[in-house]
Amino acid sequence: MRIGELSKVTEVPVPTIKYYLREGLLPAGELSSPNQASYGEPHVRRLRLIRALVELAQVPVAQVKDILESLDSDDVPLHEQIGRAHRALTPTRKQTATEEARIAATTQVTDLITRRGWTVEPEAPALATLIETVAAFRTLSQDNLVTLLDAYADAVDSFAALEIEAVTANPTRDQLAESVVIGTILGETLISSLRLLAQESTSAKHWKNR
Amino acid sequence: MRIGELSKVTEVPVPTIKYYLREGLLPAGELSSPNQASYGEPHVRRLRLIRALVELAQVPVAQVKDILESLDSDDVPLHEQIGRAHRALTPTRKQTATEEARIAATTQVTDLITRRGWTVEPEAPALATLIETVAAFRTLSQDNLVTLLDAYADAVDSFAALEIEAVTANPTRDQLAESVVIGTILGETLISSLRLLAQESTSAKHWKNR
DNA sequence: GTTTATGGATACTGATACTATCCATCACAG
DNA sequence: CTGTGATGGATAGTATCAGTATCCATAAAC
Repeated sequence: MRIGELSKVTEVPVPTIKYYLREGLLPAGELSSPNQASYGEPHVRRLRLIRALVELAQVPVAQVKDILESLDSDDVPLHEQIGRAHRALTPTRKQTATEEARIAATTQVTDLITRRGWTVEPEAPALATLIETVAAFRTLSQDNLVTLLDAYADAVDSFAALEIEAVTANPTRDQLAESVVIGTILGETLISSLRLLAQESTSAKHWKNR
Repeated sequence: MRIGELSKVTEVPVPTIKYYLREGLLPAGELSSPNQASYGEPHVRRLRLIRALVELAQVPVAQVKDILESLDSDDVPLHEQIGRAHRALTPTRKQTATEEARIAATTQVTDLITRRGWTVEPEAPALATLIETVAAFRTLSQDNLVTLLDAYADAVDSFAALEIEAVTANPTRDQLAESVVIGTILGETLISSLRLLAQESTSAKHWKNR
């Protein structure tokens, strides 16, 4: 398969494929001559994965590269794999809340983690975001919404357990790692759009009038 | 309060505040002379809200403008308010899955909605994303993860109910609308970071070895 | 044997979210 | 009442990101 056909089956424009090749997201095809390379099924799969991460999950190209590199090297432990996926989903964010709200939020989140017995590194990328978000709720005087934290945590805890179960059905380490990454990242998009649909429905029933 | 002080208390640079003024995200201060305006507490609150949406929730500035405009006009129905928040969270995404996966996904999602008795408009922004995401899971041969859809839907359904409860504690329509918007948008960031923490913890316990 | 496609390199583009610079006031310290 | 610094408003410039476009020499297809 040459680049034109690869483009046709994946519906990704040729210049974009070339761009991914340049950026090292997609491995080069096998060269038969200086300007003829052939691509195979793995390229199709990889390209679809790239597009799902970039288009659907809105993961920056540079992070996708990082994730794919760790998927390709089989000496990256699964836990680190997940760490990279998490970093792809949590950009470093500036602080938006007030100092006092942040202090209160830190306590609240720390308590939550202790109470649930979660094992979380203090440098976990999501930790700072969670604290900042709780602090933002407080700063914006939405303390009432913060009371839902435990309910959210319950749900999210059960997600993690279910996902592990679903994902460990995969026999090989490669497939497992890929599942974990896809589940982590696309799972986010899935849950998000599901939540919006549930909200839309509830809102339609509740406030059709106001 | 003049712009310098506004900048100091919110920690937003003056040029950025000017930019938000230009873009119409922040209402102009009251002019006492052609080059003296004074800002008040509402400006502080509004600016913090803008920063939370832009920095924390990564909502594009143009969408924030749209949301704030509808918050400010009291003739936008609450359901439409939510619709705008949803649109801010669901960029139009290109299709990344195969045609057959999309067909299967459409059926699956439609069934889910019917089964749960959700009221969803066919043009709901999240619907296309959900279908495309399910289709992506299938295309990437992660069908096993798709079986979790119902579990996710359960959780998400209960979120919506809880959120309504938490939010309707607000007496005035203005506060209610603001709560709904903040809850919808920052709630997403909250759930996301919580989920990542739960995963991190579960992953640490499960795969510390591999 | 001419038209079309390809690999590889380099340059350009459009969108987004700011930053920087100017300038004519304005406020206020001395 | 004058000099210093901040301000409002306008316009221009910048950085980053994710592609697009263009070239060219070569290879493939008809």
